[in-house]
This record gives sequence, structure tokens and C-alpha cells, in this order.
Amino acid sequence: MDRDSDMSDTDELLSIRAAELYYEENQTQDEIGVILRLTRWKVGRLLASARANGFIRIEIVHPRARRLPIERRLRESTGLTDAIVVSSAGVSSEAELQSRTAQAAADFLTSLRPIPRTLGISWGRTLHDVSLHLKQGWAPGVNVVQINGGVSLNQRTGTAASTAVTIAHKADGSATLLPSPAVFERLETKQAMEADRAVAGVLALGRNAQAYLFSAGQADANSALVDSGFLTVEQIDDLVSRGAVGDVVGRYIDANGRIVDPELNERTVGIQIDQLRRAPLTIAVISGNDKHAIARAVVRNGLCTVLVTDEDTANALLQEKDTL
Amino acid sequence: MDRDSDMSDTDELLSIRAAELYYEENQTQDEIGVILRLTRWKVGRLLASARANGFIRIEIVHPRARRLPIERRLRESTGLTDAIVVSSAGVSSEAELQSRTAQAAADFLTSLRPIPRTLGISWGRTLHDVSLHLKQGWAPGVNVVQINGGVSLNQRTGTAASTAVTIAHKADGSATLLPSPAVFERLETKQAMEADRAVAGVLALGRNAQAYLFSAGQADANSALVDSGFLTVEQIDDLVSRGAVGDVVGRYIDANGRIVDPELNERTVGIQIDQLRRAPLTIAVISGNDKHAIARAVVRNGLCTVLVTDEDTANALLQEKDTL
DNA sequence: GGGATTGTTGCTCACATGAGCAAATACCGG
DNA sequence: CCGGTATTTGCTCATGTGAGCAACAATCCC
Repeated sequence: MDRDSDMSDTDELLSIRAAELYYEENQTQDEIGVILRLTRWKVGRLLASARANGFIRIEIVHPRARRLPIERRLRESTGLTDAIVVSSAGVSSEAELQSRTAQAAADFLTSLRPIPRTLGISWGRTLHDVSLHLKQGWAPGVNVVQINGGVSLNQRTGTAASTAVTIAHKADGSATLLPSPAVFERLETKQAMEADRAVAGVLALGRNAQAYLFSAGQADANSALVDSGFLTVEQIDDLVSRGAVGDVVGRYIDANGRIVDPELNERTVGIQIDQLRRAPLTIAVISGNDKHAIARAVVRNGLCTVLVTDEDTANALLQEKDTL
Repeated sequence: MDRDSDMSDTDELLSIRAAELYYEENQTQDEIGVILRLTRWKVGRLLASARANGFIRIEIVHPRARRLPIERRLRESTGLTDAIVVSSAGVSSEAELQSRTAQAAADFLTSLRPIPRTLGISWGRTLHDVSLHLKQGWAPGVNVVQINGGVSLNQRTGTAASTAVTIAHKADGSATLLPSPAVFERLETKQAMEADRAVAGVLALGRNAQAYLFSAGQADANSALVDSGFLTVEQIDDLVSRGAVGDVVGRYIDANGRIVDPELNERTVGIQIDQLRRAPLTIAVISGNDKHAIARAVVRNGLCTVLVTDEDTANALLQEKDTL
């Protein structure tokens, strides 16, 4: 086909002239009719066709702007209960886009009804960002539980804990931290740790949370797990070569949502992927051009019921659906 | 000041939510009111404030789209009778933008009333482009006269003549060519040439044209005058060092519209800058990021009454006016 | 605390606009 | 050239929307 909608060449040109007068000079359709020597109905039709042909582009340029039509399409084409897609209009850096996404996640959390009594969270740059964007008093008391290990081996030490504490504090609630590394070197150590009353209690609390909030990392050397010293670059390379696209709550999965390395998975402390899959409310916050693959894996395999993401990632997901 | 218009933070957010529903989901203000729990008047006001704060960006994406508000501001801030500014929305290359500008110039010529009996034109890439965009039968008979020398010394030979011939042919009119180089090496040769009946006649015709159509080149090594072998790169460098910003009908001027090298000017064949300045209808077609300086010189010094240009060049001109 | 000032809200009314329909026009195959 | 079909045009009418205004609320300044 040649064009979207059929229209004679002179009509197309007229529709552009009309659109200029209507949208840029905000003249009334009557006035435009006088200028272009057309009836006002013809002008109305020309404007309609200009819109139908996509000549009129309307963008909402604001850090808090969302893309509702994309959200709807995402909900329809995936099984998501809800999708939040932030606009990338006028954004200048990846960081800005991620910050917008974090803000949107904070907004979503704030407006969540019923308010979850316990909220299980993972940790990482994204969630930390979310915690910062939450407003003081965003909820009247929430018990925030860490769902995967994250006492770091280096300077990042604070952030995992501080994310949980900040979210809880701002909700006038309490934080329950999981005092454990993300991954143990020996299975026995991990099992011993899990047997400990304190740790077991936190894990049980995490398993019974009413809602989960987590992000995901792509499988590469910049992963927070490498950064924090739990995994080496070589290990990541190995995982990638075995099909890993990224990690969710510290566990590496492939495009089909399956655990890539069961042995490593056994040594990883925290909630299991399947528990996430079964939970009724799981909110994934994933943004950035690197994360299209892991976002796809998370959404396609039902690891979240709500996705908070950016326009570009959302479009990548839709793109893929189209070709199925 | 902190913001464009004052608005509480929550109202700003509401205005964005309302805008999303209004512009992306095209809901009615009533319906939005129900969703956001507001009266429909409040919704109307929120939308108005979103527009006022520039959160709503409406673009007309089409090769023939113009920017009327910029045109108006240009007319107001300069002494131009008319300004045609093509939109650069959705443009991917400089060449595309120049083509759009040429198209707009062709459109302007076509709609020009009264139709000029004689039209003086210069030559160059831009005007050639204009000639190609004109429609067969754009005017019922126009005598097209070349107003500056341009019989080239190399392969470009054809274009100067073909531009004139094409424009004339498509108007079912006649072309009068100026059979002379752009610049002579010796003043005497030039004077001898001008004394020739044939040449003198063309020049006289050119001086009495009812309208002029020309472009301008910036002063650099890529100039058509260098390309055609009339000037050397060294000569251009010299002109630049003496303040030249570009050429109009083969004559180099500085930012104040003055001839940079009177001696060179004397050896240049064609209409004088001052004759252009005095003419009642002179249409300059200037587009491209390189040409902001020469565009400024042309407009500021009254060398054209009508400017056809692109959005970026127009904005550069307005920018400058603001700082005066 | 009272009065003035400023900003906000709900509303009426006039105008602008899109849906739907009938008349007119263009198009096309015989 | 003609009858039929598709498309376009002009219009009525219902609905959507912005301007303007009065009532109300918030704020500020003595």
C-alpha cells in the first residue's frame, strides 16, 4: 500500500496548511475555511485526515508523563495486570530516564490499594532510586522485608539495607533486613545460615509478603552482583554463554525464565523465582536500553504482574509480540 | 523566577495525568473529571495550564509543513514583507531540509500574485533544486533572466543555464541567459564584455525584472564559485579574513551587507547588490546550518523582501534579534 | 481578629466541533 | 451515453469546550 489513508495530493497539502493554522496559530475551523476558501466542514475533515495520517504529533513533555496507549497495549498483549510506561520525550540521558522510571514506580506504590502490610523487596541501584523518590508518609505503616541476600562485601554495603530502611521509614513502617550475603561459596554454609532462627524468620516473612517490588539486572560485567563482589566477571561470562540474560532477586535466568545454573542458584540466598511467579502482586521496575532482554524474560515468563518501565523498553517488548 | 506559570506541585501532576487522558486516550474533559475526581471545569483549567507551561508539544510532521508562528515573528522583527519557514520536524539530513526549503520556495513562487512578467534569478545548487520542484505550468508565461554570470569553467556548465531554462520552461515562458563568466580576471575584459550588445541587453533586462529569486553562499572553500573555478580557495580565505560572510549573486559581502573587495566586485558580472536592495520584490532562498551568517547579513541589510528558509536558520535569526 | 486582597471554584452561556445523514457529484463498466 | 455505485459535500443536531462572572475560600496585613 502507498499510504495510510487515501487522499489526493492537493488535499494532503491543504490538510497541512489547515493544521498549521489550527494547531500553531489556533484559528477556528471557520476562520481557516475563509483563508483557504473552504467550508468549515471540509476544514474539519482535512484536520481529521491529517490526524489519521499521523501528520499531527502530540507529545507530553514532562518528567512525570506516561504513555497510556503503550501501557494498554502492553497489558493486552502480555498477561500483565498493570503496566506503567514513562515517556522518554525530551529525555537527554539514560540516567534521567531511569530516574523517571523510579519516580513512576514510587508513584505506583503510593497509589497502591489495598496497601500491602508486608512488602518484599530486592535491592540494587534501581530500587534505591525508587526509595529516594518516595514521599515521606507515602503509606501508613508497611513492613518492608528484604527478599534476597545483599550484605555487600565492599563499599556498597549500605545501599541494600538503606533502600529497605528508607522505604519503610518513609511509610512510617519497619524494615526487616536479611543479614546474609547474596551468594555463598559453599552450599553447606548457605544451609547453615538458613537454619539460623533469625535468618529463617526473615525468609519466611519474605515468602509471605503481600506484594513484591524488585528490579532486574542484565547479565554483564556491570551487574551489581559483580560490583558487590558476589560473582566474578568470569562467572558472568560463563552464565551468559549458557543463555543467561539477566538476574532477578539475585538469580540468573535465561530467555525462557529458567534458572541457568541450578548449583549456583542453590547457593543463592533469598526467595525462589517460582515463589515470585506464584505471588499475586509482583512489581518489576526495569528501565534502560541494556535491559530489554531481561525485561522480556521477566514479562514473558510471568515473573511480574506489574511492570514499571520506560517507553523504549516497552516498545521493544511490543515489537517482539508483533512478530510472534 | 521558578516556573513559567505558578501552579502547585500536585496540580502540575494532575495536569499531566489529565493531558495523557485527553491527548493520548482522547477522553472528554467530563470523563477525565470522573477518573481524576475533579469537576470538568477544573480539568479544563488543568489542560489549559499544561498548554501554558509548554508541557504539550504539538508538531506537524510533514515535508511541506511550515512554522507560521516563526514566520510571523520573523516578519515582525525584521522588515521582511514575507517569510516562509519550513519545519525541520522529523528531518534526518541537511539535504532533506534544503530540499524542503526549495519546495517551499517553489510553492511560494507558484502562489505569487501578481505573476511577474520578468523574473531575475541567480544560480547555484539551491536554485537548481527550486527549479526541479516547480510544477509544469506553475505560471502562464514568465521571462526568466539570469542576473549574474555563470557560464562555468568545468562540468557544472549546464546547471546555471538549465536552472533558468527549467524554470522558464515549466512556466511556459522563455529564458534569457547571461552568456558570461561570473568573474573576469581583468577589469578591461569585463568592461568589453558588458559593452557587447547581447550581454548589455541581458543585463538591462535583469535590472528591470519585476522580481528576483536568488540564494546565497557562505564564504568557504565549498562555495559554488570555487567549485566552478571562478575563485581559488586562497582568494576565499582572503575574503573571509577581510570579513566576508558569504556571497549574493556572486558578490561577497560582510555582516553589514557591504562589498568586501570592491576591486573583485568590479570584475564580477551581473546585477549590483544595491539594485537588489532597491527592488520591490526580492526572494532569497537560504537553508542550512552553514548559512546562518550569510542569512543574517542578507536579512539585516535589506537585501531581500521575502526570505524562504528553514526553522533552524529562522531561529538563529530571531535569537540574534533578541539580543539586540 | 477583622478587613482587604488574592486566588480558586462552580457555574452560565456562547461558541466550536464531530457524528450522522441526505443531496450532489464523480466515477465506471457496459 | 447511461444507469448504477462510490465518494464527496453541505448540512442539522448533539455534544464538547472556553470565556466570563459571581460566590467562596485562603491569605495577608495591620
